[in-house]
Amino acid sequence: MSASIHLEATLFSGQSFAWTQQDGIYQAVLNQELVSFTEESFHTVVSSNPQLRHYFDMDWEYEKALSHLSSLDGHLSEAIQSYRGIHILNQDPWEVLMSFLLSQNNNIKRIRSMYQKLSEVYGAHIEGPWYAFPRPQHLQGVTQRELRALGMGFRAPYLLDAIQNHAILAGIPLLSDQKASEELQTIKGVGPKVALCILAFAYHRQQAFPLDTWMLKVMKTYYPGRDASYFAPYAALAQQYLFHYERTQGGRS
DNA sequence: GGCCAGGCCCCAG
DNA sequence: CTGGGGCATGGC
Repeated sequence: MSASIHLEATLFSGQSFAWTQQDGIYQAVLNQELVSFTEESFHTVVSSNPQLRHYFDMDWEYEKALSHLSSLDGHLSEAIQSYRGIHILNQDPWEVLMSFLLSQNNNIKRIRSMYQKLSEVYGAHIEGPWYAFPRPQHLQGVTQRELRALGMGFRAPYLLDAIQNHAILAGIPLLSDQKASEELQTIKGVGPKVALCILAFAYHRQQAFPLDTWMLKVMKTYYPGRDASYFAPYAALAQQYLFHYERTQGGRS
């Protein structure tokens, strides 16, 4: 059993936009159900629930991966020391697809608020202020005008194309990384970077190494001339540490 | 109040 | 194949 998961760094490092944290309570709707826990109750809540165990990826080889990555270089080792316990979640592919369509030329705060907006307007009501993220069938018939009125901006047509072609997602597990990426990119608004985020955060492909503006800066500064292969076979996990570290303290005075 | 954000589309060369 | 403008919006 792996040591400890770093809940805050895992849930707020830009791989999921479903979570809130207030007064020490983490909450989100998963599988049409409200999930709540604190740092103290997390293990009790999760260990008795196989679906949550899988969602939080509690049985993967994090010890082995971190031991390897820490040996690579000082910068990565520092990022790992700072946030040891980041897990890569096994999220629903549909929600990850939609989330990262929203992500382009956008910031994490606003991605989260747009995700919540779609949930409140089109998703099933769960309880109190909580809504599930809408399934594709809940979004049939939605128009571009509606989506733009909700503030989705130029991403509206991309969301519509994803709604029409969501069936692509079911076939992704059968494909190689390369073929899977090409298949995802047949959806409008999905380019190389968004495809890699989907492969990493929904399909747990460890070779996926998405490069956004932050990661481009990291690579230029600390890893000139290198690429994902340097971090193999744990590129996705390395990327998540480097991304989060850069956005929080790394490089800041 | 301008700059920037987990980019991509589209069109020129 | 590569480069660069345009794109909606709001947080800061």
